[in-house]
Amino acid sequence: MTRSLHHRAIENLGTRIVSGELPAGHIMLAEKLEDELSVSRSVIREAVRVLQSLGLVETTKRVGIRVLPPSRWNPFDPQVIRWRLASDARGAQLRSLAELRSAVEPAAAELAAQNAPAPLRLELVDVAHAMRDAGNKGEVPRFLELDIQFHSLLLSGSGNEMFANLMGQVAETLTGRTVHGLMPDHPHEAALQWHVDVAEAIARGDASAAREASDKIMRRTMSQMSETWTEQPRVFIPVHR
Amino acid sequence: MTRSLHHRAIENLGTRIVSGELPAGHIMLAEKLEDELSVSRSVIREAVRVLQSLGLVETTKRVGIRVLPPSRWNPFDPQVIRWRLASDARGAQLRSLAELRSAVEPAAAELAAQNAPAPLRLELVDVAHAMRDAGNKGEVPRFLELDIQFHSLLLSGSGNEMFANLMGQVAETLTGRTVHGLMPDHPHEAALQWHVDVAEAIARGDASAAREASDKIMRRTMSQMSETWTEQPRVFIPVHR
DNA sequence: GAGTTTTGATGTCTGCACACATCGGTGTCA
DNA sequence: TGACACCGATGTGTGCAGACATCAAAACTC
Repeated sequence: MTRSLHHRAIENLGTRIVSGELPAGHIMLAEKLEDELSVSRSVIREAVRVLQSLGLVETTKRVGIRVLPPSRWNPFDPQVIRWRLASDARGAQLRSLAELRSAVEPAAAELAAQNAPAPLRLELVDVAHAMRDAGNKGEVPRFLELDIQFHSLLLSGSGNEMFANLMGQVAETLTGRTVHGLMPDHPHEAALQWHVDVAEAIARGDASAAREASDKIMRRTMSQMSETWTEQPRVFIPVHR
Repeated sequence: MTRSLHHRAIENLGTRIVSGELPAGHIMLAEKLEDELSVSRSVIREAVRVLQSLGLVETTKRVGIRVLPPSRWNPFDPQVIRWRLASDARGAQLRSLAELRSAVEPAAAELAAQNAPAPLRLELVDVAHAMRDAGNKGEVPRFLELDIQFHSLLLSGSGNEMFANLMGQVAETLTGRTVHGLMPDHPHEAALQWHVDVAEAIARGDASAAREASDKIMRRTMSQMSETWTEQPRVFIPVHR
C-alpha cells in the first residue's frame, strides 16, 4: 500500500529533516533530490511546496532548498507531530502534547457542560461508566479504547474545532503511555471516579464541577508522566522582533 | 510585491473555500482552474498539493478536486486561521482562539515559572511594569504593543513549542479586539496589576501564583468578549469511528 | 447483477524559456 | 597600488507546454 510518489517524497524528506539527519541550514538541490529519490522534477517540486508550507524548508533562487530550524516548523501540523514522535524527540513531543492536553481538557470540559448537544452528554456518561467497569476488571485494551473515546467525546463536545482537532494527537499520547509501560494494570480507582464525575457534571451542565474533575485527572496524569521527562531538553523559541 | 504564482493560487482557492464560496463537495477540474487563473498546470498542481496537506481538498482520479468539509480542515494552520479571520466566520475563529488562549496561558505561566531562562523572566517583569505605566497613562498603541510582547514572552518562556507557536495567533486576537472596539481607553487597573503579578511570580519561580494571576486575566478577558459571541454558531466535529 | 470494457481525470515525466540572486571580473577613482 | 562600485556570467528555482501512464468511475455486455 504505497501512496503517490510525491507523498513518499514528502515522507522521506520530512522524516529526515525532523530526525535531524538533514540539519537546519543544510542545502539541497532539486536536481540532486531527483536522482536520489529516482523521481521526476514535478514530484520533487510538489513535495518541496508542501514541506515549504509546513515551514520545514525554504527555497531561494541561485541557492537551492534550505532546511529551516525547528523554531520555524509548524508544531501543530499532524505530519510534523508524527515525524517528531518517530524521532529522537519523541519524549519531548509527548511532553508537549501532554502539557497542551492538560491545559485544554479542563477548558473543554467547562465548555462542554455549557454547550454540548444532549446525545453527546448521554454517551459521555455511558462511556465513563463502561470505563470504570473495564478499569476495575483490569481489561486493559478495552479500557484504553474507552479512555480514548471518552476524551475524544469531551474535546468534541466543547464545540471548539481546535480542541476537537486534538483528538487524534490525544490518542497518540494515550497509546504512547501504554507503550512506555506508564499504564498500571489497574487504573487508579479515584481517577476512574473522576472520569464519571466529569461526565455527570457535563450531563447536568455544571461547568465548574466539570472543569474541577477534569483538572484532577490532568494533574494526576501529568505527575505520573513528568518523572520520565525530566531528562528531555526544553527548547525556547525566541520571540521575534 | 506579489509572491509566486502558486502562492497566489493557494491564496485564491484557500480564501474561496474557507469563505464558503466553494462549498464542501464542490468539484473542480485542474484544467478549469488553469484557464480560470490563467496559470499553467504545474502551478495549479503545486497549489492543490498544499491545499490537500491542509485538508481543504482531496483529489480523486476520474473525478477531480473535491472541496472537503470544515471538519477536515486543519484548524491550527496559520493560513487556514487567516482565511477564517477574513471570512464570515471571523467571530467564531476569534472565539476559538480566545478559548484556546485562555486555556493555554495559565498553563504556560505555570511552566514559565518552573523553566523559563533567567533573562526572559527579567524582561517579562520589565514589560509588565512598562505595560502598567502605559495603561495608566492611556497610551493605547504603546499598551497594545507591550501587551502583545508580554504574552509572547510568556508563551515563549513556557518552553513548550506548541504554546510558543500561538504567539502569532494571539497577536491577531489582541489587535482584533481593538478593531472591534472591545478595548477600553484605560485598561482595567486590576488587570494591569495582574500582569505584574504574573511576571513577578514567574520571576521568583512561584508556579501556582503565576497560574492563578494569569487565570484571572484570562477569565476577565473571556467575560469581556463573550458578550459579543453569543450569536456565533458552534460547530461540533463528530468523533469519527 | 456480476464481470468486462471504455473513458476521462489525475499522476508522472521531460524539454524548454525565463527570472533573478550570487559571484567574480573589470573599471574607476583616490 | 588599493578600495570600491559596477556589471555581466552563471547557476538554480519558477513557470510553461505537451506527452504518456495509471487507475477508478461509468458504461456496457452477457
